[in-house]
Amino acid sequence: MITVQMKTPKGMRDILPPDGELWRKTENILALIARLYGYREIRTPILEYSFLFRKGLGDSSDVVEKEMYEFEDKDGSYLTLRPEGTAPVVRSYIEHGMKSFPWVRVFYIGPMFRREKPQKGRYRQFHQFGIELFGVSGPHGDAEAMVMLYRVMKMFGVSGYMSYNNIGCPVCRPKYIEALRKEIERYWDDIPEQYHEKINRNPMRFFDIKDEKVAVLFDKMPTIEEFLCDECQTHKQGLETLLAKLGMPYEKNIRLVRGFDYYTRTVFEYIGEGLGAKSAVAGGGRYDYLMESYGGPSVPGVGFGLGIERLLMVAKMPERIVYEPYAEVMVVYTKKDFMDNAFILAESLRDRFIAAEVDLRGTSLKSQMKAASKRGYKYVLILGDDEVEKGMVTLRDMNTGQQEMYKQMEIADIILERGSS
RNA sequence: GUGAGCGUAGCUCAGUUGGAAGAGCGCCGGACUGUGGAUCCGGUGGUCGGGGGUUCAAGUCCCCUCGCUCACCCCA
Repeated sequence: MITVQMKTPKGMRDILPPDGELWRKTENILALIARLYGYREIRTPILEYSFLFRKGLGDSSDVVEKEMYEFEDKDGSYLTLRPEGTAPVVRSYIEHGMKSFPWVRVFYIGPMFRREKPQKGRYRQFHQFGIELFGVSGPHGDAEAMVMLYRVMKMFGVSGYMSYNNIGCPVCRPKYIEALRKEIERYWDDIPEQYHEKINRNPMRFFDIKDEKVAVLFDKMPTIEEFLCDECQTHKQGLETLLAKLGMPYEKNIRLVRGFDYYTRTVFEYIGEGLGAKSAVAGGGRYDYLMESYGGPSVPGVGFGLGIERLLMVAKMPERIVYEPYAEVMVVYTKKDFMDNAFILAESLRDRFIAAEVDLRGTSLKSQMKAASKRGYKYVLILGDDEVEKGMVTLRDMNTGQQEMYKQMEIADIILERGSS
């Protein structure tokens, strides 16, 4: 006879009052920040066909290897409780033909499941907030994800730092992996056997091993930087100059790798203080080939996921907060050179809780106006030669068609005045 | 689980007695070299759910199968 225990399963827990309210508040703030960047909410099922994660996350990931809650359904199909949020969103993008949108910005909040050994800040059912941006191949997309994550950390008063790396692409990474594999082999006997299989599956996971015996070898290894192809180099440079322009602090970590195979080029993590060694609050990166690896269209993506349990461990809840943006605008540019200006102006508006979306594809003004109209923006801010030269910006009312130039420094106040009336 | 109906482009659908896969909307571009919605023009987009069969020829007929919707059953 089985004794029914009045107890949550291992690694799972109840959220009791008053924490329930704390969670709701936290989720609302996260949703607000996402909306400040023009991200809209998506909800996908908690169960997906196992194929989705096996194919997407890759065989070398520990998650797929040994942590998935997977079972055979009564009809013989295999289902998995989602261990992460990106693959389901990509599945949804393909299934619903979202390629017909010029770009897609979505965020999600919900439970994820991994059958790990529970520890502090590590549960079998945990909760993630995440964002995905599809359709932007340039470094501005990466910058947006990183800047948004940084804003979340500022908003919640989390001290820590952004760790960042570029891990190359299918063109250049294989060459690096070969060189790395060769070098690792020279020290093969010094590496405890328990790690051998992991390294064989994906040599880059070597840097993920948290073991003194292995860590001392890190410095002897070649770095990905020397192997990056021209395209990855350009992308990396573009991102780094943009982050510098934005004044966003980060620490380059040439050994940062992530647990999923789908990442290309940019990867990043936010390491929070007080979470113990190498415990990231959030992490993400670019995944330009995940979509087509599923047989979908060739659409680039970038995003991050954030552990809410971990966030709550290190967060100081903001006292006063709004849950809706005060206004929503789209910032457009007359030529690609001004995309940085638009990006930076939008960032400053978000400080004032004005949602500001930017078309990061670098397309024509006409195309951006069309997108703004389609998305229902009441106000569009235009940056062109005249405006940039004078430090001004044109405010266009999309309903009346009237437009006027204002100082960039004053534009937030003007939008707030207009928006509230 | 039982029964019925429906599966054709991203969406809504048309497709005649079996005879060259279409329309509207959307998306991209142009007319309009810094301006959306209107109009016109061009372009993109399809394993006709999948497999098998009949036939010179199948989106169309037959068989199997998968999926979706609705009703019933059950249920938050």
